[in-house]
Amino acid sequence: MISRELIAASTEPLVLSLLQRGENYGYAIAEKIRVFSKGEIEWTEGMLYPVLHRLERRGLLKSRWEAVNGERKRRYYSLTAKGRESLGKRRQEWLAVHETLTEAWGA
Amino acid sequence: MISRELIAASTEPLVLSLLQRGENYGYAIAEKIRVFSKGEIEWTEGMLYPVLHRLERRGLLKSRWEAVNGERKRRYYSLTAKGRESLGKRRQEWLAVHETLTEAWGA
DNA sequence: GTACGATACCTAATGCAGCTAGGTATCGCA
DNA sequence: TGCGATACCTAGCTGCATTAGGTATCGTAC
Repeated sequence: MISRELIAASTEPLVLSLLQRGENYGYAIAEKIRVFSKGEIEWTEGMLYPVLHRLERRGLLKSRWEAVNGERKRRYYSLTAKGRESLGKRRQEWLAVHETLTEAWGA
Repeated sequence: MISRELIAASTEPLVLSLLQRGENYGYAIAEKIRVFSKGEIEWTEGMLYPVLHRLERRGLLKSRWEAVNGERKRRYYSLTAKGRESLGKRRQEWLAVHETLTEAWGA
């Protein structure tokens, strides 16, 4: 089980990273995270959808609805320029903290 | 500037890591973090003290007051067995998420 | 001798994010 | 017809950082 705070810190970078590889929809994003993390990270839907809405409201993502005949409509998200920029910043931040922690764990 | 969520995720592991090296008091802990992070992580006192109180309430830390003559009284914190155990778990969690992120950033 | 900055501790109010626990809807299979 | 998987959504709760204060001691500069 990953702590609530660590989930909070990694959610946005993970969503942005996945979408950098191409557009995708909520349910599939959650699935991919499960695979990437080898089951360590379990996102509930009640947490994922608000995150996607928030990121879109902030202009980091944009979305479009797609209805394949006979299937449940899906909302596909993709990165905006602002989203790509944000991803870079988040990555830098993470690495800075990671180095600090590594040093603190130390010898 | 490190994001609020990343601060939240790293605070407890950092405090626990520093105290594993020996007991220390709040003000000095904040200073050490500044050094370890090369100035990237800036903890306000309004955030540090509640964290220490919370960790003590949860039994991860214990504290004692020390008054050197003529100096402001200091509250020294140290790890409990539970605190050491928690540090190990937090470290594992962090590394799992770090690996996931690294993979997501990918090639 | 007093004003100020550094040291050292503390707390209340606010805002934001995940978590819990619900709900709707479509499809395929038993 | 009922159930599990897929796919989306939201309201209320809780926990944590942030903001913005406060108290107290000491040394130094004016």
